[in-house]
Amino acid sequence: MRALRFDSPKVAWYRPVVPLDKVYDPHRVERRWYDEWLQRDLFRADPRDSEPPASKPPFSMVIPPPNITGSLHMGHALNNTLQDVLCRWRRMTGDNVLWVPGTDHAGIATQNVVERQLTAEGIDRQTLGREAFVERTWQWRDSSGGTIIMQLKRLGVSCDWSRERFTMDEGLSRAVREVFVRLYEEGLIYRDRYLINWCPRCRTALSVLEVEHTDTDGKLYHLRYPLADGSGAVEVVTTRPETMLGDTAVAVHPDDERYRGLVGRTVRLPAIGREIPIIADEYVDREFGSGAVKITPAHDFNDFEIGLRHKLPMVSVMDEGAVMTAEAGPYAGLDRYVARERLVADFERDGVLVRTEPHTLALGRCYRCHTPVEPHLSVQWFVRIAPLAAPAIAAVRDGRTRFVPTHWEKTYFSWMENIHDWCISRQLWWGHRIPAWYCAKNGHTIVRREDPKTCPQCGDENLRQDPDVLDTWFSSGLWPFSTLGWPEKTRDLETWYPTSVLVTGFDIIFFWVARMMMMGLKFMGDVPFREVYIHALVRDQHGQKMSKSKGNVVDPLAVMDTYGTDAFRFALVAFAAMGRDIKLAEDRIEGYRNFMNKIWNAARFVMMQLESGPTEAVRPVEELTSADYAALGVADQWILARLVAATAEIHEALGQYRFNDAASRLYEFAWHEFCDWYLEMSKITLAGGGAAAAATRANLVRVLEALMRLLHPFTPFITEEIRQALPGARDDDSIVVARYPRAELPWRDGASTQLMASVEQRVARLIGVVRAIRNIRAEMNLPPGRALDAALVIADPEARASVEADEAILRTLARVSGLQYLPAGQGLRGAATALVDGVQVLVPLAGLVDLDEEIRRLTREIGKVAGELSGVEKKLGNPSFRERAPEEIVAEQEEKAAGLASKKATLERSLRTLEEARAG
RNA sequence: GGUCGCAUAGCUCAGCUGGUUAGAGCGCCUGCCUCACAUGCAGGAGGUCCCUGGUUCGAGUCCAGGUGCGACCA
Repeated sequence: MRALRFDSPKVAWYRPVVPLDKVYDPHRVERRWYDEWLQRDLFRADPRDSEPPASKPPFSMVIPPPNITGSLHMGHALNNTLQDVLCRWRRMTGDNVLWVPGTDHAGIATQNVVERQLTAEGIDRQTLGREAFVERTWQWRDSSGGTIIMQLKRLGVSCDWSRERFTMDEGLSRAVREVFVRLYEEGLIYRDRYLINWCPRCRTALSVLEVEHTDTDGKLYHLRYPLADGSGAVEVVTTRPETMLGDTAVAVHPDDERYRGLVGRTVRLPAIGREIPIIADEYVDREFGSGAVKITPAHDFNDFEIGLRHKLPMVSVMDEGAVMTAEAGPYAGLDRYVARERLVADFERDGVLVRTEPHTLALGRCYRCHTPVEPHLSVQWFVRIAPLAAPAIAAVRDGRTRFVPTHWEKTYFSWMENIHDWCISRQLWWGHRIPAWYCAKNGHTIVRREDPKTCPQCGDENLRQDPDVLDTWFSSGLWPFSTLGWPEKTRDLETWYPTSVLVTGFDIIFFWVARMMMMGLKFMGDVPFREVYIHALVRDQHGQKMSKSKGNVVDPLAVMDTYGTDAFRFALVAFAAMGRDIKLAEDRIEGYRNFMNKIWNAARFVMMQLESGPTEAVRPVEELTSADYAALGVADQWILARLVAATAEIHEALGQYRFNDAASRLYEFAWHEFCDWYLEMSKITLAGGGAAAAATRANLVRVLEALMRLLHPFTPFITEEIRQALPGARDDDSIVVARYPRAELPWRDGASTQLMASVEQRVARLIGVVRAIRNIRAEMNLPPGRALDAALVIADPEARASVEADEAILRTLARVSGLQYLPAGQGLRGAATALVDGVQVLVPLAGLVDLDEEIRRLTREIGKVAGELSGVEKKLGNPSFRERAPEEIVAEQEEKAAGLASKKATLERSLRTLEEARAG
């Protein structure tokens, strides 16, 4: 097959040679086109040589930054495909699109990775030292931290890579410091000794959010604490017996009759003999256990509150590695779980343990390493969150930021309204170092934008910087404006803040979305995004969350290898119904692989036609005139009308984030309307040759080209490949920056709109008749190769005229040779009958098949019609329906009833004819 | 324990503000290698829309209760 020639070969812009193989090979084109797009800088927002950005409406998004330790998983793939669809669509509709990519430094996760490497080399982090460790982590980031970015590129995302950011790069670090200092100066950041969640493995504080609670089987231990005066004992229950070493009180409910006399007395702690008071507090649940609870303020959050209320001492019995401290007396030096075993054994021996019972508890674990966390008393930095949360709640309440689907706003509110101060210090080395210094002499705290040399209060030079770093989410919270250059007043910020939409999963609404809202409002004075589109989570085919430990992870890269990126992307979009989980079904991805192949072959077909004769100059669909449209053949007119309809629906769907609707409309149009009907109809005109064929050849190209643009946001690679191969393609014209088809075409005046409507009706009727004949052929087991004779009865003259005009199409697609038109009311002896759209189709069966077959088929058909008719009649027979239903609904039903009745009558007449024929 | 979500064909799922006898893909059945495509073409079968009650002229769709599953929070 000869390749088509194109002009301007001077630019080395990959030129596809179509038609090619019968089977589309995605790998042949994907990587190459991505490189071409990058070389052309097509994703760059506001490129150097463009018109001023003010002339185009801004559209911006920031990518949810993946961890540098991560590799692409299904969640990323879905998230970024949806963002890319939006970006490519908006870019093609003419917006000034900015999509900011980047990664976050993932403090704990990254430090863990590097520490594991060091351990493997036999190096200890402490011996290496902080500076060398951080240096080493940067090295790791430079060599391995870009993996996920490469993988995103493989997905085809159209981010502006010239603006790629990293949470630890210089600009973003400056933003972090600025925010910290300003919040500190306003009293919104403070440092205090407090009970926080602690991961003994990562040896760092965690925020409330970074603790995952999982139901775990445990035991409830009933312990007997003797009264100090020896007059009896109090029974308490606990799930963590080792914490009893830090008990500083026993609490009962003030109204609990059982313990009334005991409040104010003391018990003696078993094992260590400390005397602690019995106090009364309303927090105690009388129903739970014995109604008396041990209070361990340094190891339990509720107890901590009680401890503060009652000014109890706080005794820490575990250190940073969850090893028992000197306070634990004889148990000092033991791991927390070893200590538990020992204590329980000792209690059993000493009669302290009354009994144990099985108990399910929500055990908190570190979200990074899944080690059970331990509440730990320590000095940490906190953000006073309530003053920040209030405006963030208000902004969603009054619609300045809108969640899609709306019901996620409830989730957002419920968290924001019960928010706790945010512990932001982490005992790590990898991250933004807290900009606070302590003066060694007088203990002053200095919080500064620039590293101080001396203490401004006492002039002392001996300053020590706080060793901790900030929570990674602290920097992620600034992402929508720090990436645009804040705290500088940049043109990017001015142009693109607030961003248009944030696309993300619901699992990080608290972690990230809420914090960006608070920070954006605080520091930019406006919301960070106008809309938040929350998409579903990708699960496996059984609805289970994918996780490495379950081994049910499907690797998106493997999927792309098998089916191609375009098919994978299309599948993700088609799955992306709002507010639902996505169960990944592989056979559907295969189905969309087939779809890509279908499109490929449609393109091959179009290209092949171009070799069979001259083609008119191909003007894109936008450049037709009303008169051009009127001059086209019926099939050409029809497919353009369908194109316009599909285009309108796709815009509508994308505008409402109904991605799956857009995808299925595209699928329907491309496969069933364009391929199944239009291409088949076009073959007839093409075979006729002459000017009509030339016009159709041009229209084939025209519609295919528009279809490529419609599809491009979803399947960027194949659409570029095909469109580049079409006649009229120019080297400097990438589909990436082509205009997206619009339903409001310049040539759509009154005349063409009316013509479109009538053509749609006309072809719908024609298709109905073809289908009816095919149905009869299949049901009667008539050989598909043999042409049939058929007769049509069409009462309406206009309908008859249109069918006659399109007779050639009908004959070819239905394989009909002899065709006659009979006057109304006249039947044929021994013919199969179907009724469609006012057309009675008769296929003489005499000599072809057993008439009984058709009698059975017809009887079935009559049964169906009768059933439907009786339903409608029942409705119409109901007086209150006529009274209360809107007029147009009643009229509709009446019309329907009439239609069904006449259909039924006609079919019954045919049946009688058949029966007579059979009788002889 | 609290909050939210889900239940539709054998499977995976659509079905927006209530109004044709509920749709798609895959699978299944029948027939076709028809000159773009067998990753295809044509045709077909298949559903008590979880249960009960209510609102309504009319409910897969709205409301209440129940059952089952899931998620989040405590």
